[in-house]
Amino acid sequence: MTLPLTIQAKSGPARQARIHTAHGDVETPAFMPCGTAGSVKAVPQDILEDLGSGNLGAQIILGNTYHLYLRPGHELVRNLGGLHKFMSWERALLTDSGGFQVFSLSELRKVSEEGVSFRSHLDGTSHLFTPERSMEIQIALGADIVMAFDECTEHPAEKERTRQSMELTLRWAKRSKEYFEKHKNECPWVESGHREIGGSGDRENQDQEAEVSESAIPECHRAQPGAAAVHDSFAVHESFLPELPTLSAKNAGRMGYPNHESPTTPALFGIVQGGMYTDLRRESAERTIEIGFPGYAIGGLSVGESREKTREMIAATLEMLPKDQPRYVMGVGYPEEIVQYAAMGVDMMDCVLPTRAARHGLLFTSEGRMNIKNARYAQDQLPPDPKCNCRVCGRYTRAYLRHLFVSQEPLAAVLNTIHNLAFYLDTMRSVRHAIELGDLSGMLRGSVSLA
RNA sequence: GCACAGGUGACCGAGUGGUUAAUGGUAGCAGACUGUAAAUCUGCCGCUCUUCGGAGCUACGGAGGUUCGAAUCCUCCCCUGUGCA
Repeated sequence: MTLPLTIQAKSGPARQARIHTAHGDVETPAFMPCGTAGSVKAVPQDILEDLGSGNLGAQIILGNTYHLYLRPGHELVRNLGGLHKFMSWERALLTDSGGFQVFSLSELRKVSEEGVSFRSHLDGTSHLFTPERSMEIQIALGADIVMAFDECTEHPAEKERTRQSMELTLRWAKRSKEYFEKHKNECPWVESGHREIGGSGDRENQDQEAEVSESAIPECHRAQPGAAAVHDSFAVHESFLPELPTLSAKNAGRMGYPNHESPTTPALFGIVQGGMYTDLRRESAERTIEIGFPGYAIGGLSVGESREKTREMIAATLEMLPKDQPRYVMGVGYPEEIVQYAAMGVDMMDCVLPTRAARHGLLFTSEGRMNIKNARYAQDQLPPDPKCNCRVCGRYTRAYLRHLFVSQEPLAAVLNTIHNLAFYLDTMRSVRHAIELGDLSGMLRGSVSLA
């Protein structure tokens, strides 16, 4: 089954851009693998760095405040030089605020104006998260992009309840920003004057440099509907992708990247809530923008609502968000979904799906979904996805991957995850390419289909 | 040969007169997974039909028997393990 075409215009509102961080650039639209507890489960950092076609690899991954706070503890991470150093990841990092855990650990928590008190799922001890605390932890971890502390409204939720939740998130957003602005210089790599990123620098267009903000982000080009505009905006990137040098752990972030004035402090993103009510979504967006952030996330989605609802909420919110700043939809989605959202003008997305599904034996391929544990692959000599260029598809057969999975070999999780992430990253790479060419319609229609 | 202990669905293993097609595991088959309490969870798993409510067969080593009713009690036989000759 193919997704209904929702974006008819060539590249429509889709944008291709580049986000600058102190730890390298991020080409958008981007998919960001989840590295919750300081690890993208089952995949070593050096492999993350050259995942997918062209060895561009993951340019940014997520970490999680809640998990890293509980174990090993944010102070420990700070003392060891911050999360980048701790986990040997020199590229960009985004940390989630712990807001989502407030939602997913619902039986163990209690929400108040002050914040959220909760019991650790590890040992039952009591803890309190407040916006200030979340900022303190994320700054200690040293993320390049820090997320405001929010409440992910449960679904379904009555309108009044949703409004109250939204209001709480807005008040928390304000508090998050206040604390963040005061303390962002305490981030470990700021202290050590992290300026080693950036190399030759002659490839980047001067006009764009002028737009670079001191505070991560910034330069987000809007691709107007219409090929000319798109081409104009992205002319500078014409040969960017193919020419990006392969990055290794050693030189990541040091070579190949244009010499921007790298941000010297982390950036804080606001989060739009509002449940499944478009008017609340709009209001949440407006009021979050009033507070003022260098980027905006759309949270509270993929919590059980229909895909049509998700799309509707994203569309309603995107209308309100600044066109020249990053927009990040949190927690999505399937390959066909991230393509669609990118086409709608979303710049960043993250999701546990490719990694978790991989560990459960579900592979995403150009043909749809493949449950590699199925008996029918027992003697299948083909690679998981014959059209995929990843190192797994280039080397192993379905029969072997099925054997590994059935035998519960840890390598099954490793290889499956590598493939899925490569597939996701390649999907986004293709989306960027399509935007560059000014025509996304082919991607929306064809390559990604529902199984 | 004698003495004990046993023989339960693909395997291991509960059950020792009645909601028993038979608890649990394992293996097998399939499904789910969306800011990660997830290498997790769910369903199916004797055979044949089914209007998906169910219906009918065949089953606890084999053959008889007791009983309204037996995987469960009795008899004989077969087989396995341990010990003694």
